[in-house]
Amino acid sequence: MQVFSCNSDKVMPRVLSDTDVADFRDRLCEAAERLFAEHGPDAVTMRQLAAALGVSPMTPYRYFKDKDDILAAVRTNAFNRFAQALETARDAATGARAKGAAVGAAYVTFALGHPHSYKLMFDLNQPNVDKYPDLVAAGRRAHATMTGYVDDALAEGVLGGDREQIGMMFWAATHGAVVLELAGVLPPGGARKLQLSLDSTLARGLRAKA
Amino acid sequence: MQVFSCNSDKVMPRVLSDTDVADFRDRLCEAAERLFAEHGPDAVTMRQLAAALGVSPMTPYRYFKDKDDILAAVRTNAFNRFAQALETARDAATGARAKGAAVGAAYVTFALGHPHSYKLMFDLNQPNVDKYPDLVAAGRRAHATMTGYVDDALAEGVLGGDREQIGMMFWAATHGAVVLELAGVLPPGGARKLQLSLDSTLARGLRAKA
DNA sequence: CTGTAGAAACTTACGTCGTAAATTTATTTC
DNA sequence: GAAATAAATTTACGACGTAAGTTTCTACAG
Repeated sequence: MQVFSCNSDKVMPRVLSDTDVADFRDRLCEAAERLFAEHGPDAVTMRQLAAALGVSPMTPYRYFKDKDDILAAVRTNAFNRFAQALETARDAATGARAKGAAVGAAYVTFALGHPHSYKLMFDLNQPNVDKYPDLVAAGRRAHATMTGYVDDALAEGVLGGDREQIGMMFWAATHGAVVLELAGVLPPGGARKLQLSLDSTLARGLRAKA
Repeated sequence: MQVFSCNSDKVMPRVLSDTDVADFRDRLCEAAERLFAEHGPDAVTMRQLAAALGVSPMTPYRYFKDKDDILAAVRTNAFNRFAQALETARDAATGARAKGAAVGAAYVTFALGHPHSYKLMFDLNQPNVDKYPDLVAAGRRAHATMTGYVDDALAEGVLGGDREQIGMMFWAATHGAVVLELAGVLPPGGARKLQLSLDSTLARGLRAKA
């Protein structure tokens, strides 16, 4: 974050400050997100992205390694916004049952409200994720929130069973409902109803077992 | 399927029979499936596909409209094989409960046994599906089998409730479990265990409600 | 057989892509 | 101002999907 004069005996030209770099990256991600949503990532070219910022085609390469790096950054942002939405919903509710319902509702709301982001996040045919640590971290953050509220339910005795397994059950069910709507199998709004059914039916099934 | 001499007064050259065309399409789809699985559809070029069949780069265009058409054909084949696997499992079992379990197990087995096909089928970022009627039909066939066995369960009184909603619940849960494993969130084999938990928990929840 | 019409296959060519390399521009310090 | 060098631009290259043009092959007429 520091910007300082050169302390050597050499003459120094202008250097981009960290905020300059962050600003450019943010602006490019914003444009990329819009264009990706409009045409799909593959149909968007580096030249179009550069033109959207009013710079020459090669300038983005000073701020991103390559096109995959831009896609990874957009996906990372999406994951972080998604996690934030879930965390906000969880923190606003009180009581394990309410927290679970709030996170589930926020999940569906985000996914259907930002379908392109959601598709980008959970695309099954993506290039090697492991090369982008920030993306992995953002994914983990979302994961933790999606399954974390189960801890509260277990602590309150609302549910019984294996923590990880139960969290995955709710996550899998919710994600399944969402993608069925995104794939056009369910009518608009169908995912929300389906998620509510899944949530209550799973909760009932878990209580019956305990 | 007919191959006949020309009945006009004009001279006729060799014409590809319908089976010639079907053979070439099959061979190309086979190569495409292998290469798509190995490198992803975007990384496979028309030139590579042509080379895999030992023909020049433009020859495939006589049998397919363009690259998207090839991808659609591969996806259609995958859907049909998937549907067949589910149907075979359903028909081999007797009784509503057994049929449901068999279809669920076959679903997971196919998805994890042919992960690349499954990813191709349920990729969220695919080009306009509606332009490929065969693909839509194959998808519907799979859909029908995935939710159809619920009818048997309802008829036998094993479950109660809205037919479509219940079918979707099981489908969503199973698909969710599968993609969590394909995305690396679950350990190998985790999806099968998770699907079993989801299946029994949902069934219990539905029985408790009824 | 030979000639030939026309489908099938191949070759060439074009515009565009991602991006490497070379070049120009702009800014800070002397 | 002059020098130095980061930033930005311009140029260039190989590869892509595929349109257009060309050659090859085959089934019949004579």
